[in-house]
Amino acid sequence: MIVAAAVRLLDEQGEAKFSMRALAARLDVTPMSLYWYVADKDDLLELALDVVAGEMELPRTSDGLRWQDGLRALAVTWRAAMLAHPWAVRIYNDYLNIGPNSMRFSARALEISRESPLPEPDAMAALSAIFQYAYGFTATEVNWQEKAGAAGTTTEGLIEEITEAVLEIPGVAESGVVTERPKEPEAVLRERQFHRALDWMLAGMAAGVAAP
Amino acid sequence: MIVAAAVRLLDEQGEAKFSMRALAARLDVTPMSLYWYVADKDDLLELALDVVAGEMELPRTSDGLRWQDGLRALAVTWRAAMLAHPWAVRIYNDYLNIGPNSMRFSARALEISRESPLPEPDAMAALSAIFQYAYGFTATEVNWQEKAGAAGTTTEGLIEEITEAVLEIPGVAESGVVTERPKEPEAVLRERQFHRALDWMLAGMAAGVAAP
DNA sequence: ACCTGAACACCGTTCAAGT
DNA sequence: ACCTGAACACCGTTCAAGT
Repeated sequence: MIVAAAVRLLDEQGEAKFSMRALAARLDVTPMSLYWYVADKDDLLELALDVVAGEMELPRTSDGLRWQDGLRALAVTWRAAMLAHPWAVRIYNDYLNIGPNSMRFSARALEISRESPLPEPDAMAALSAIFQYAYGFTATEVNWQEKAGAAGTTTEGLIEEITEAVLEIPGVAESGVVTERPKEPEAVLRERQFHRALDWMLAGMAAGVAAP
Repeated sequence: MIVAAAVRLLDEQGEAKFSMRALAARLDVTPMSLYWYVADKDDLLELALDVVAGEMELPRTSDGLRWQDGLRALAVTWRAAMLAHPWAVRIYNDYLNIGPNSMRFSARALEISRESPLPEPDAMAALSAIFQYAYGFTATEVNWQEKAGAAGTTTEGLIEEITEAVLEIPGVAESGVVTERPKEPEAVLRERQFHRALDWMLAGMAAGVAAP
């Protein structure tokens, strides 16, 4: 199917290099033949995004799980799907995400948020907060990986290089903007930071904060 | 100056319609003359982003302010600058943001995060978390506004339309995915949600959470 | 030092036409 | 029902040339 081919090409080449013409070439057809299956490029990308949504696991509701763990599981599976298809996070906000898989995921997310003791409007706000954070974290993460990939190095290597370059700028070394990097591998650190922020948010929600 | 003109054009037309050729036309020169001042389009956009960073207020350190209020102020001024230049949030992650204004802002952000009682690595993680959330929230917010603008309506109107359309899909009405909208104006609600999530994160940080 | 013209290698998409 | 060819209105950028 044409959408599957689009996903494959996006995975291989990234969003920047993806084009209707490139996809057509890959399928050995004229660019215009794609338009028989799909209204336009936006339409195709929207369908591709729903394929990614289809890879997100639906955490079970209740069954002994605390609501905090449910919300965390939503964020974790969402991020995992996005990391598997880095182009998806880049275009995520450009579309409404109302395809069948996206809707299924949203429905489950709502169910889970309602298991919290928070009053309805807060439960919604909590869910939004979790996803906005997950989106921000993952988008940043993916961009670093892509920049590193383009520069032919790893995220760690790139940070190293930039740190050195930035230190050359007069005044920067003394300003303290550049901090010691922890010695742990980047991936471990990232994972911990992602969960650390979720810890904070979930703890704040559980405490039923009004204003700090 | 050419960067100022770029910012103005981006503000007026948005990122999608912005091009080197369009900017050149606006300045009554050939597209190629721009390349005397700027290496390429990326270079120009990076400079434009630093102009936006220059509009962010630097919250004062200490002087009686609690560190929580400092972190909140950082998020608030960052979001305000981005809302004033919606194109900026769209391209924010594509660049390193190491221009002078960006660096000044980062330096102040670090100072503020260090006023918290958190141990150094946690203080860094806290700062990242705040900005990743602010980025996710603002990116989502801006995208809704742009989609609404393109459809010739407001964010509220667009949500209304989409809700109705989605309810037409068989099975959706019963699924409970579509929720009651609060009766408050959208802008007020958004503002509250932004701060609500900050409340949660800051409360969690202050509580020095290890794992919930 | 500053700007131009012509050209190259790309885009997404329309429209009329083919099988 | 499915695909093509030619064309249109765009991009960013190189390169050699002008003043």
